[in-house]
Amino acid sequence: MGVKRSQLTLRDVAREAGVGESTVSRVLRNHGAVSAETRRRIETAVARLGYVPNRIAGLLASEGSTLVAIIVPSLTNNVFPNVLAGANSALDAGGFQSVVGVSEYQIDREESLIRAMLAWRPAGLIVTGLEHSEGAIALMQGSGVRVVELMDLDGDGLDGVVGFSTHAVGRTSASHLIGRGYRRIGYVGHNIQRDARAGKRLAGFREALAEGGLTLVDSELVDGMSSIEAGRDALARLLVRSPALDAVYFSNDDMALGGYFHCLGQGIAIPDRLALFGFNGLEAGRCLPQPLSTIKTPRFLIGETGGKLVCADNGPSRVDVGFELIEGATA
Amino acid sequence: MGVKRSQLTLRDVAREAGVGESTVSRVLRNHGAVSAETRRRIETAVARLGYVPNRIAGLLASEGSTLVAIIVPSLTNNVFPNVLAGANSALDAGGFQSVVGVSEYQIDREESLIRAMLAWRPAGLIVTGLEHSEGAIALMQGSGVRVVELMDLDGDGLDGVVGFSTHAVGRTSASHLIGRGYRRIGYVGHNIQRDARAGKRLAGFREALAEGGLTLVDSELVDGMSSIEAGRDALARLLVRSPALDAVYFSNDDMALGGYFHCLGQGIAIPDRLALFGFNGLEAGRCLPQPLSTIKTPRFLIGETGGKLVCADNGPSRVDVGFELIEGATA
DNA sequence: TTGAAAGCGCTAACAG
DNA sequence: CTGTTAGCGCTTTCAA
Repeated sequence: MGVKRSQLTLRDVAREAGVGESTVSRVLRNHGAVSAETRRRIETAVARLGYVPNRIAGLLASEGSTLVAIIVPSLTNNVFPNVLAGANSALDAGGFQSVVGVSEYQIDREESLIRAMLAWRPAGLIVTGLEHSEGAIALMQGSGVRVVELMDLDGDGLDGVVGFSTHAVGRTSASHLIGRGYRRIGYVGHNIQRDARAGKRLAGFREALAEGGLTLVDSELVDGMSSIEAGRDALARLLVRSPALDAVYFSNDDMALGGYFHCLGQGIAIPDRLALFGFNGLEAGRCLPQPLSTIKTPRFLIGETGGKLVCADNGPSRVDVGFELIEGATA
Repeated sequence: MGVKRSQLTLRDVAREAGVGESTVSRVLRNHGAVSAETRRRIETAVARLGYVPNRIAGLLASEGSTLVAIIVPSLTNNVFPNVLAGANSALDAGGFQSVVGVSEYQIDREESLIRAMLAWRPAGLIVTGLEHSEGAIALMQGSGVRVVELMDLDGDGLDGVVGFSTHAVGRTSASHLIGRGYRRIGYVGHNIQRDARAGKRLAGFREALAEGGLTLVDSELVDGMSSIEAGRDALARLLVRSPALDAVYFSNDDMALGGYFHCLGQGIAIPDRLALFGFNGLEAGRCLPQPLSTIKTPRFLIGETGGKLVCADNGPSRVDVGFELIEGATA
């Protein structure tokens, strides 16, 4: 199915301007010498006809794609939109266009998205994280296109990698809480089977806790993906079970925001009675009456750097953009 | 590793399987009769070679696009991601693929996005709102593709339109506040030059206020687009100027959330000292200790219906999906 | 500076 | 059921 319509082609423009097709192509791509007079005639014809070039045909003929495929796991908070904005800015500058796919944190959906995107013969592929299905890895390696993996530095990349150490984020978070004197620490998180980076953060967190002679007192995991509501309800359940906790580490700011709202509603004093710590440094957390203590990630920069890497195309590279501890007022 | 191999083509698969190209094409598209044995051989060859079909070539040859271009103004809250999710769900079901562009609420950027998307010869075009530049309208009308405009019903559409009356949203919001006894009402909003629908809501709001014998006591407008921070700071400024306000209407939930946080930080009792009213019905507002009073919009449904309209392709249509008043606890 | 012609990889008749 | 053969609309030599 689809449209079946006769549309204007280069030939129509050429006829209208009384020149050959290749000449029209030259002025359209602004490439190759064309006399001022001829160019003017062609531009007039293009405008009069309202001709829009057919990129499909153009790409097929030139074998040189200006498409870059980007696959992100989600769009439900600002994290990946920020990354996309960064990537777009770099890609635009390099003359590339992006096509984005959303995997919903499903690894098999990622694979089928990669397959679908590769069918567009993109110049490059930007994916999220280092964990992929075997099939996806085979596809990416076999495709011959430049691949850039974003967000995580803990592991081996296929080609380009831009991010920060997810493990270190967890460690830094734990150290902060320990340094502040919290000892009875709990965790509220979402599905770490699907979100591998959340799992890595937790592992780093536990590791630093252990080095401080502590262990996680209790934790509450929700089945689905992170959300404010999930964080709120999960914290409520956790506190019923373990009312003596003095701090809770959340899998991200959405979850932490929910926890914050729970405390607000229940009159639980933050951070004296309970401290909260998140991850990402989103706007909402920053705007709370007590700014959320969290780790801020340079999301735009990650996308932008990834986009540049795809454009540059000079060998494998690994860029650590780091992250920043936001002290906030909740921990 | 990293060596760019020449891309496989149908011909390679055909040779490998010992059949003709068109037969391979038939099994790949699952269209036309092919013997089980031949199909098996071809599938084996495809798998062994790791062949990924070239959609560029496929589209050019079949002259029937399965692409649908979607242009949204923003991705910074959940509104448009929700719409996109709905659209994707309908488009997937209809065998279409979406390509999305973000206009950042800039009307000229929308036009250039439309031009760029049209170059992909999509089967349909889904845009946001009824306000477009003249150039954009000419492009869309001249393209011959099905166009669906989402979110707003107040005005004339080019072809398909799915949404609700933005004007009515404003009226309903005002009626609610009046009905609750609020009389000294202010407004906090973002740039309505760029966000035409926010302007229409405000117009409806003012209209209903006037019918109730009231006028807006004061209003605070920020230059840029809506954000939590902008809402927080703008409410602060508004209250300095007009401390006697008893209710504030916000241009959307993001702004209202900021206002809520401001009140929380300043110890301003909600709704007794000051009532707050938003627009959209986002998750964050729902999860506050006092759920935000707002208008909930059926965003997924709008996207989904728009997607179906593009697939169906049967004449202009106009679908009113309505909206819902959420009483909440802030007004 | 310009035009003619040969593809790009695939689909879609049309034969066989 | 399967192969052959034209294109799809553009880019890109190669001559002129």
